[in-house]
Amino acid sequence: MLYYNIIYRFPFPGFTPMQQAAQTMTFMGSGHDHSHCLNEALDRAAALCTKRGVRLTTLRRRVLELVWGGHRPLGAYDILDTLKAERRGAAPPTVYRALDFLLAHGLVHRIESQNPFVGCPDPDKPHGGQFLICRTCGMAAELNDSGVDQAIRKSAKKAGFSVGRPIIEIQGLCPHCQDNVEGEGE
Amino acid sequence: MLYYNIIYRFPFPGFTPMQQAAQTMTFMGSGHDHSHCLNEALDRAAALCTKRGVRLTTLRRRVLELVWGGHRPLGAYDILDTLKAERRGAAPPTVYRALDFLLAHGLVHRIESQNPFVGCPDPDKPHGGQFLICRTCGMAAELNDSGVDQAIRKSAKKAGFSVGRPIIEIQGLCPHCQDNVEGEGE
DNA sequence: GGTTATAATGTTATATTATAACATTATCTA
DNA sequence: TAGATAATGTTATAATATAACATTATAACC
Repeated sequence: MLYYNIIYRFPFPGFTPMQQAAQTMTFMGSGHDHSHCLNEALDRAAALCTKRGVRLTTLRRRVLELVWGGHRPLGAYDILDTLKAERRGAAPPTVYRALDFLLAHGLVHRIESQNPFVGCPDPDKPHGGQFLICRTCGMAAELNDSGVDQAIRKSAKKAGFSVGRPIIEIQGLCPHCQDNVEGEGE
Repeated sequence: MLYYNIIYRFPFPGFTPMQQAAQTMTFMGSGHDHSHCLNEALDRAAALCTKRGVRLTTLRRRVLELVWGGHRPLGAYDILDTLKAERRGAAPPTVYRALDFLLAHGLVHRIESQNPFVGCPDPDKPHGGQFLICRTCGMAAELNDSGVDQAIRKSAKKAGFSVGRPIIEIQGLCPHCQDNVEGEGE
């Protein structure tokens, strides 16, 4: 079973209540072996690139690592700041080219409504990202709900529209931040 | 009945086959009294602002007119170029402040994945925009499919997430551009 | 192993989109 | 009409992204 990056990811629908609870607690602050899921993501990326005959270079791998390692969506210039400290001559194209590669291979998603990038836990099957984005804590959780996907395809079909990449970004409040808002009496 | 801006809008699900056909033909090139739906949109905006006790100033009205009048989504700096020719001292804040107002009152939407703005045909009930966006011709059509909305709410509920603004942007090919691609044998 | 083609990255410059901060003008309320 | 508030003007700059060309690394072939 996949080990999700639950520092900034939500419990996935389909998890048992106990799994949900465990993950929610983790999200709320207790420990989580992030290096484990990070390494797993990097290994999966390497395998996928080998399979596709493309190169996960040092730079690309490092950018993917940074995107995955962040505790929330990471801007291109955040990544650049880190790279600048590590290699001479890092510049915007350095980052954007690596991100273009990672995007093209489904290894990261871009949060279109906010510009930053997040690692994708499931790069093998190409898919548009479905995100829950908390407007208070900034956390983004990737969903992949087939009900949503089917509803979209049905609706597009009625209009005669051929679906390429469906972008779903649901802004709102995560469970944790809902509690806090309620606690403040607002 | 509302008269949609079908120069850049799609047939809406729920229309009869005849209505669909009429609209598709219009989209594909035949005549359409665009000034009529534009004026109607401006009148509706004025009425809505009066009802809400806010001011649809000359500037705001003009920006709304430009957004509605475009045959496709319009960038802030496209709007600015037009304004510069009409009033001295138009600058980015001129446009962005007007757009902020129009967005806040649901009179326009922003296409998050591409930055530009489009007029909303249905500002009375606040809603996140659901768009079909053609990657070939750039056209954006607003949907409001309750099936999609319900699927999203159901999925978010499972994750304990409180939905604020759902953003749906479906990139793909419009009926017209599908035909052209097929015609080219690609 | 050396040569050539291709892919990746380096480097400089600039385009595009958006906001901050403060001054001025218009409108509303009393 | 005076004072308060809202809207706009004005200048500067932040944040995000790409263009264009030079250089370096890798792959593929001999």
